Amino acid sequence: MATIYQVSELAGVSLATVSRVMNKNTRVSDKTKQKVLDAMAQLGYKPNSIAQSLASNCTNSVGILVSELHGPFFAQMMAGIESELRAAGKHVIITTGHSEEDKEQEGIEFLISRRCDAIILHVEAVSDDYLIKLSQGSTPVYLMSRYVEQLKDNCISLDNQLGGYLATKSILDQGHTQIAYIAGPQFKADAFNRLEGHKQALTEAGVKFDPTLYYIGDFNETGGSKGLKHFIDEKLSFTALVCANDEMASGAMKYAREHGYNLPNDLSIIGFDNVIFANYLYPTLTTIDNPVAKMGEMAAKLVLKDVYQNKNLVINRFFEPTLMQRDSSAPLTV
Amino acid sequence: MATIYQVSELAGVSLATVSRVMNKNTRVSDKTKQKVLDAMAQLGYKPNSIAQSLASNCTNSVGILVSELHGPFFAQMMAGIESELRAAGKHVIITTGHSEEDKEQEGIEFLISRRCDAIILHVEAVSDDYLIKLSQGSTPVYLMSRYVEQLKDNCISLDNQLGGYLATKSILDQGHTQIAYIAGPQFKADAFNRLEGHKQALTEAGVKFDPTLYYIGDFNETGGSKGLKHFIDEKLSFTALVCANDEMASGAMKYAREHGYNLPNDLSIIGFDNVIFANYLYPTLTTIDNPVAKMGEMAAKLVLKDVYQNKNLVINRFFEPTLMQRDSSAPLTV
DNA sequence: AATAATATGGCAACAATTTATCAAGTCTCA
DNA sequence: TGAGACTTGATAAATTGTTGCCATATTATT
Repeated sequence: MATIYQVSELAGVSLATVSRVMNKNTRVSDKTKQKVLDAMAQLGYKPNSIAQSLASNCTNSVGILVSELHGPFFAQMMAGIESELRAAGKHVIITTGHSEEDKEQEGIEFLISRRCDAIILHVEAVSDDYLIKLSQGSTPVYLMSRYVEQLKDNCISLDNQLGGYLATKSILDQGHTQIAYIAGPQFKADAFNRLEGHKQALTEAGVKFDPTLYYIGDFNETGGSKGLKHFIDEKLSFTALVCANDEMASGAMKYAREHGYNLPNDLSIIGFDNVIFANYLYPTLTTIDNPVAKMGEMAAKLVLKDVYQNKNLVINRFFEPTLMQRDSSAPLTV
Repeated sequence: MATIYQVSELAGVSLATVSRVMNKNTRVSDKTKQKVLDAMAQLGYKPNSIAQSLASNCTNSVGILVSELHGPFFAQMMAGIESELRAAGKHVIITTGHSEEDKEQEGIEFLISRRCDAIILHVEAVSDDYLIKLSQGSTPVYLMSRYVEQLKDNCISLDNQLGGYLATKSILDQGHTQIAYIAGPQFKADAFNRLEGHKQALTEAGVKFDPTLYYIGDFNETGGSKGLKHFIDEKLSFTALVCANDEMASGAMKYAREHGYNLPNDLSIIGFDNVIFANYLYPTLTTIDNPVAKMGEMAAKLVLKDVYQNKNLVINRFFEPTLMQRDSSAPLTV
């Protein structure tokens, strides 16, 4: 591959001039500039980004850590981040943490050792203290879907409690009062906050939270089917089921159908996230829209603004979920 | 951040010795080694991977180009690649091509300019000739789900024709003869080959391919619903619908249900890919399993073997799809 | 034409490592 | 005790850029 030396030689200019042409910070006459550009084209010169990184101490790469690479939720998030950064000539280095503390930490170390200019994390297992300490290091840290007071300027977060509230309120508004709830793992902040919102809506409506109609799932399909099975096996009485995410809702829907339930007449089900396939389930899944792709874009914009001095970007750190009323939930019929 | 100089100073050994400890190619006495390791630990030294890359001409990064970041298909593929590479201390740089020729080329250039040690491509719009020329460059190129004869050693491919054949055969075996087909964009090799398999199965069964029962979709949900709408609007008679992927099948299923079809009694539907949510649709989607995660792992292994001299890895370049019989297709009832 | 402004050259230092070489020192074992 | 093997030091060159400095050359302005 051609180097800057070969370009300078072919163009008959000095090394410094080639650099000036590339970095656009000093004036270069049009004539000279053209000579250099021609030489570059002729040699097929591409600056070696590794050498640039070493010399300029800027790798133009942003590390991303997500829980899993598969799964529609993270896919949308990454798509949002990547498209925004890519347009700015930055690239993403992606790794996974599997919601386990040691793997998340290992992934973070990995990204830092790669000298990413910033890292965007969707971490669940690692503690707030760890994150605060991490932020004191030299690599800027941004958090997705997690709010840490001390790092609030670097958090892009969703009002999960509001989402949980909206979900349950929509069910209450349809006349249901016997409401089962399948939560996500409670160490995950969003799962916890969604449950808080659920309780808030119940309280507001004067309905008591029934601990027997509460099950902690794993955020996967199986969590939903197991949860519903549990409620049915216990012969509990309920007319609606609120799930803390769409995967669990789809698992529950499948289990319900297989056990003779007519949805939504026999049971109203509501999910959370508005994952792509929610609209293709049968019945179409009522859910809470989680604007995760937009949040991903915003995280990228925040990095572009803070780290890459892209001044005039407007940042919004808080996103609100909205209800997507579809066919899996319906007014209570007596 | 600490450098190798500081480590050598603190450990009281020479620079060369520190390098020897890190690169394990020359013997170093245990005592000296320990001194160096202690110094590293004390300083929190992490080798600067950028400088390593420049000096060793190896970036330990593998570029991946997929069509889209969202979508369950690519998610599984990337998950397969990433987990395998990550375990070997390599990382992935991901970008997207959106199935458009110029964007795919731009993405490839981008990855190469980043000096990836290898690139794994899932490209659809770019020509075979381009890929052949690309392979003559200095960056090794690997292709996912695309077979190019001249690059066969670098292709990880699925027998899409067999898959198409299996899908249609399973429908024929259930007694259907009026079979509609929603294809994917025909410039995509896998879409083309699936159709070939479809025709092969028809021919074998003595059923004529009916061009009026043929629609080209876009591989998204809307392609499926539009395709089925087209067939219905044309008042065509058919008892089964074969779709070239699961997204289109799910779109078709939704459209069918909304128009009063009782699935699978009124219409058998089969998809392709066995995407995660296929099993959560209603009825559960009969489909062709596409072992894309395994193929991703294998692509990673191939890179590890070829590029990173990881000798004893067993490589399998060809994968076979299998039928997943579920509830969306059923024997023809007269 | 003199002065000022701009453009360019040439050089050197620097970024953090790898790799190679040679010499010198230390140890082992017969 | 001495030969040979092993270990380490010291140094240098290479990787491909960036950045800054100052001197010189070229062009523009008045």
